[in-house]
Amino acid sequence: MSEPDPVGRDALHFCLNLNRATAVLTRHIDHRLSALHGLSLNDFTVLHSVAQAPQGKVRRSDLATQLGLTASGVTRLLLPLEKIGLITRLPDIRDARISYVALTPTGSELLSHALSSAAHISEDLIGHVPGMQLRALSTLLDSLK
Amino acid sequence: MSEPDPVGRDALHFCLNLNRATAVLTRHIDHRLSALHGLSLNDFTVLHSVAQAPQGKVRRSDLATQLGLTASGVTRLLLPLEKIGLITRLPDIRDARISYVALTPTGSELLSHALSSAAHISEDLIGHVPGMQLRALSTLLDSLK
DNA sequence: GACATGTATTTGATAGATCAAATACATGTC
DNA sequence: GACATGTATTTGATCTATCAAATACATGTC
Repeated sequence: MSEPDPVGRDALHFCLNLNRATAVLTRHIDHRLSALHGLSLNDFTVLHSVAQAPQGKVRRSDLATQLGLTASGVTRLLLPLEKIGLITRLPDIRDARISYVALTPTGSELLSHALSSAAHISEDLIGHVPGMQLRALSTLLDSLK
Repeated sequence: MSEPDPVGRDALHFCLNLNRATAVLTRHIDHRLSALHGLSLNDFTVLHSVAQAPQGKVRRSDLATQLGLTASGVTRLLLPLEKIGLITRLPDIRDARISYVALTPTGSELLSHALSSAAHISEDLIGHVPGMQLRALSTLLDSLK
């Protein structure tokens, strides 16, 4: 009994489940990061991405890709971060359309604390999942561009 | 070389990746479902959840859980769906605080088409992932409450 | 049966993100 | 070097979801 029935039904349920789980997960992280450092998950991801980047700077459009946001969403996300002095704006000498994001000393300092918090929070939320399985899902997620 | 470094760093990268991928994925689905049926992914999930429910009705708070939204978010999500006649509101005889959501014939009809679209869209987006792995990951996601 | 406490839902104010259009610049072609 | 086309970013209007507080009802206790 119980015909699971084909035609993308598994894929659909996976998507619905992903949607639900991610909403819950990011809300948790948002709350905790916000309480500890006054940062949302996306705020944190900006700082982290910039810090990881080759020259310590990223193009705004690359941030959009890394966050899964639109360019417009990035503009609005960065606005308050720049205003409170966590990030700065750097021009590109070759191409005046491009604007890089870099960390200020303050941003860098805040990140160093937030990074450890974020890691602990994540570990707390999904630490019970075996590392191998985690990496499997991670590579699956990478395939979703 | 390359020390991955412990203490929840894998967990953190997983969360960031999950956040990015889900944003992209749901935006895709939103666009396509919206073009075909005028429904967002969450709209669709509401119809689908209600249709799946035991008596064809769900409490609003249960919908919140299934969608990963807050109760307040559900209220606002359902409002237009009720207004355009896809769902109705049913009272609970025993407990006047509770309000159930049920499909109207129109909602049910729309769902029958949207369900097949949604399944195809999902298949399209993540069909390349082996089914076994999908189910494994789905159960992983279930463990995130 | 009045009262304190708890649960389900809604509401007001606000943040976060989207889209479509605008701006500003770059690049190739004639 | 003017022009059509394309890319990076920002802006205006709008939508979605949040939080905190309010409402409405239920339940246990005294």
